Amino acid sequence: MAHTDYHCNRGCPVEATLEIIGGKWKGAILYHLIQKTTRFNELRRLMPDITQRMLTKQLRELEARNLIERTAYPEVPPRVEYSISEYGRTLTPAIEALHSWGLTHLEKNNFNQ
Amino acid sequence: MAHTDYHCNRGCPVEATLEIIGGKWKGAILYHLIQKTTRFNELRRLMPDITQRMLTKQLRELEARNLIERTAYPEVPPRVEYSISEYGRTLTPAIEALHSWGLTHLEKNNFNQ
DNA sequence: CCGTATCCTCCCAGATACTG
DNA sequence: CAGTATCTGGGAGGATACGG
Repeated sequence: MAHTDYHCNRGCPVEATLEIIGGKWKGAILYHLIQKTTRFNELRRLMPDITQRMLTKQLRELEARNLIERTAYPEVPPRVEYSISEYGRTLTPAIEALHSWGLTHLEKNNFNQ
Repeated sequence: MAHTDYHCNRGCPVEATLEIIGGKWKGAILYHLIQKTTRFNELRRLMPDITQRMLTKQLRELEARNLIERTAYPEVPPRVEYSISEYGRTLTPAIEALHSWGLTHLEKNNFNQ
């Protein structure tokens, strides 16, 4: 158990990490991109409840933090692929842990309130 | 690598878990309580930026999900201790992963935008 | 197909004051 | 010490329409 005596005065690392992958969608997006490189509309299909606007916004924010990479292919019709970056892949253990816990404890449950 | 073919139609487990430990404070609170049972004001000291009102609110929500336990001792002055529950302890791997990543990648960084 | 541009709503979270 | 009670604003997130 790696329990350091980190004093946690100005926000603890857990809080900091949640600042980045928290929010309603970022964790799920990262999870999908860790599995495989995915196109924009493919992501929409995987997450039917997100709006186009929100998906774009979240992707831009993740890209700004260098957690994911965007590749646009100059084709007609346009094709844009999103993939996890080297840096983003360091989040795999965390995302996997969240996913695993959710699967075990929350599947088919209603988790509101 | 435990990659199931979970289709993730109605929100994926990552999203579900973040629904529970996400938000600005819950992860940090759980982290502290996993380390040790802690009194109310002790938590405030560990997280100087949280307001009394928010701390109470977050604690109540975690308690409602049976992730933590509240014990009030009928003393003067009053003493209330919060501890992680058996169920809450199942979150340890996830919280540890978040903490570890934050330590490695975010310490001393400004992580706004 | 892959986005922007607006507009809007709700509620999260902070500030502050008070209490058993 | 360990909480409520109000008031308030700002921003996350949604709906909808349009564009290359």
